[in-house]
Amino acid sequence: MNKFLKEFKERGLFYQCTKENELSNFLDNGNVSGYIGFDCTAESLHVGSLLQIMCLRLLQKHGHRPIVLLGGGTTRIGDPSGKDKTRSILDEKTIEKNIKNIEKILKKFLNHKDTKTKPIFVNNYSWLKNLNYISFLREIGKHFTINKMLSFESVKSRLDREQSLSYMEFNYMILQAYDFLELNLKKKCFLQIGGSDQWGNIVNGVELIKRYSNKEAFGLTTPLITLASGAKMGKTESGAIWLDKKLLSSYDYWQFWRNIDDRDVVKFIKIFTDVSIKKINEIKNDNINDLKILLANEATAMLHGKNEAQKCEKTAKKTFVENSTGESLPVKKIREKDLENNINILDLIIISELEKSKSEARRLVKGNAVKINNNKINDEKFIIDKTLFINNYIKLSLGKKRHIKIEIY
RNA sequence: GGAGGGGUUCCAGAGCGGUCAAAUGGGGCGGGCUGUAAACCCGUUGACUUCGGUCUUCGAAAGUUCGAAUCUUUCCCCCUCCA
Repeated sequence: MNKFLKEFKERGLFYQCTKENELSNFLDNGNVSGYIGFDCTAESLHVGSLLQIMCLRLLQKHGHRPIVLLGGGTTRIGDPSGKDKTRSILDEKTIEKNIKNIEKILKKFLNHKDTKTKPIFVNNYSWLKNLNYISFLREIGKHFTINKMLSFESVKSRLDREQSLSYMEFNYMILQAYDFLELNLKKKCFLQIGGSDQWGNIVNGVELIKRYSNKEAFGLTTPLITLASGAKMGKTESGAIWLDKKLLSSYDYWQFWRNIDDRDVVKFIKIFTDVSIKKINEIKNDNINDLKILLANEATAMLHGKNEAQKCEKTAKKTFVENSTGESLPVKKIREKDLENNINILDLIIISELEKSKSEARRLVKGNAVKINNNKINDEKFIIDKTLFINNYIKLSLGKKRHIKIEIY
């Protein structure tokens, strides 16, 4: 089997593909360009997209070229897959802003040095916006049968439940198939990778290329990764795990990986780090907490850099082992003159943005969960005094895991 | 097109004129145990509070009533069955 495909499977990234033997041979024959499309609905990417990003990295590792398709055009339509209802359509400006930010993040994960595998970034809006309706119908539309389109799960479920599916959304799959054709024609892209929910869309692309230019292209999908708890990857109760320092500090990102369920650790090291399969097999029975630290370090280094990852590890050690304060701990700044208004512990918790209601803050104080500089605060009227600040900051802790530095400026 | 069922707090789901900020379970949060794990046990889970209370919630609007999540009317949305 082809080396890329083999590792793809070994790492647990494989769900299904079209014509496996042919794909394997095709990949053996040299530099292949493969693409993954990214939706631009959100302002940034979160760990839910990390799986796809790892696929692109793996392509590069094996000498192939990743193509990143930013769905500037298709985001203007909205993918009905897995959606009950029509999504609200974003305005142009927001989409453009999202694209820029998402592109910036993706660039961090990919290697730009080797010209042979240098990633290509494309925005499908550039070709979708100028499509001519009549010629599109004549050249592309004729290859799709309504009979078949109606049989797709994404369409069927909406129709079965008599939920309206607009003509606009109905066209999404055609546009995605057309994207693949466009990339095939213009960038010699013969492979599309995506989540298992994209299978239908991907196969449509493969078939369109076959019908349009009688060439064999391939589709490859990844499984849906869930946490051992059953939750979807990417969103936690406290918010999404963003791949963006502005939205989630590197320390919190590190903590996300450090707190992964035991049952997921080895699986995640395989999927979300570059640690070789050989090495993973050697260490997989090591102390589970060391493995979690390895996972956290590798994953954080990939996004925020090695230096940052080390700082996070150090900070975690200080916080959880030594009970002191590390430099990567998230910081919230307050004005010195705000302190003169006798703000109490409840106010401080709100200021920290760790909680947004005073009732909740009260509950925490009553429940023995609040500490300032490691000293338990039981009185909800406790006034925050300037003398509490050591080196210009105090450490506020809510429960065992949430710690923040409050700094005066 | 015909017949029926339903929209309740993060989710599922009770309540069907006052005792309802609303049972129960899940999830979340906090505490205990531990390993920053899982499992388990305990507490908590609308907002604000001078801790006396106050205010806003049960699809939307209007109405009946001293009083409505509970009754009436209209509207919107879902589901099941038959054709």
